[in-house]
Amino acid sequence: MAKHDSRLDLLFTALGDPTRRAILTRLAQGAASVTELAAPHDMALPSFMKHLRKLEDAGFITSTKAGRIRSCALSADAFAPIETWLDAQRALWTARLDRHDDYVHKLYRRRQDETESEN
Amino acid sequence: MAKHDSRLDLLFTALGDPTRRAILTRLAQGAASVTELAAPHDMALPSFMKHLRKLEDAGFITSTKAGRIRSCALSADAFAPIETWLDAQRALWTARLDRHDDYVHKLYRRRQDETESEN
DNA sequence: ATCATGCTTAGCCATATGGCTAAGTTATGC
DNA sequence: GCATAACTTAGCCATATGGCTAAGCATGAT
Repeated sequence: MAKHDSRLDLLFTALGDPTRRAILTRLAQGAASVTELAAPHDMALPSFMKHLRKLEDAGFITSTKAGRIRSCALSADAFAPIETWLDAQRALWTARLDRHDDYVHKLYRRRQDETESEN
Repeated sequence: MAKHDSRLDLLFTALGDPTRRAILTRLAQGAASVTELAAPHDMALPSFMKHLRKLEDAGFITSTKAGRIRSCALSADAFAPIETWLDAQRALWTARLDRHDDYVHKLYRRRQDETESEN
């Protein structure tokens, strides 16, 4: 299906799951080990690890292994691409609204001119 | 799996597909009919309609049918919930960084005090 | 040396997703 | 009124996703 998964695809779909969003929220407050992260989630470890994997694939988190403990941390700026996309989207939208305002405004003025010329 | 799909789930997963993001980008510039929207996408209509359906389920777009033509438009504020989530996320993150700065700062001062008392 | 801890790998399962074709249905246009 | 345009419905297919168990493998504690 999605054959080469653009960055945005990975980012947005990673956010499209409550478990993964919860992980990010937790990590926003500081790094943690896999078992620490998993604790609040009623889920077998391997299932949980798949979520971590997706977050890491998306670039939201990084992890390093020290001894038998893997420590996960939010990667700074991971949200940048999606913020950028959202900004662009908003820009288009407001530009369009402005044009629309403009159009309405012109209509209004034309209407006024016509009304005036009637007098 | 996801049994009752929270709003954010719908919103983010809807954005996790290039076709759907393209549709939103197109719609940001103004309303359009289904066939107009579908034109740039090399895809059978029913497949394309599924994407529209997801966008509508998520609340990103609204559509109304006039005669045989269904017209789609971006719904204002559709992005609000995800902006809110992102803001909250950012808030946590920066709060944590601040605390960290604070910690480093205290460490630094303590170190200075110790150094001074050595003299 | 042995045992528990903390992952990790492998593999299974059900459902969801994203694509398709074929066959409706409902206006419009001629 | 008949064809065409613009969806719409139904159903099929392959792959992805999100969960599981069972077993493996290092590392740390005793």
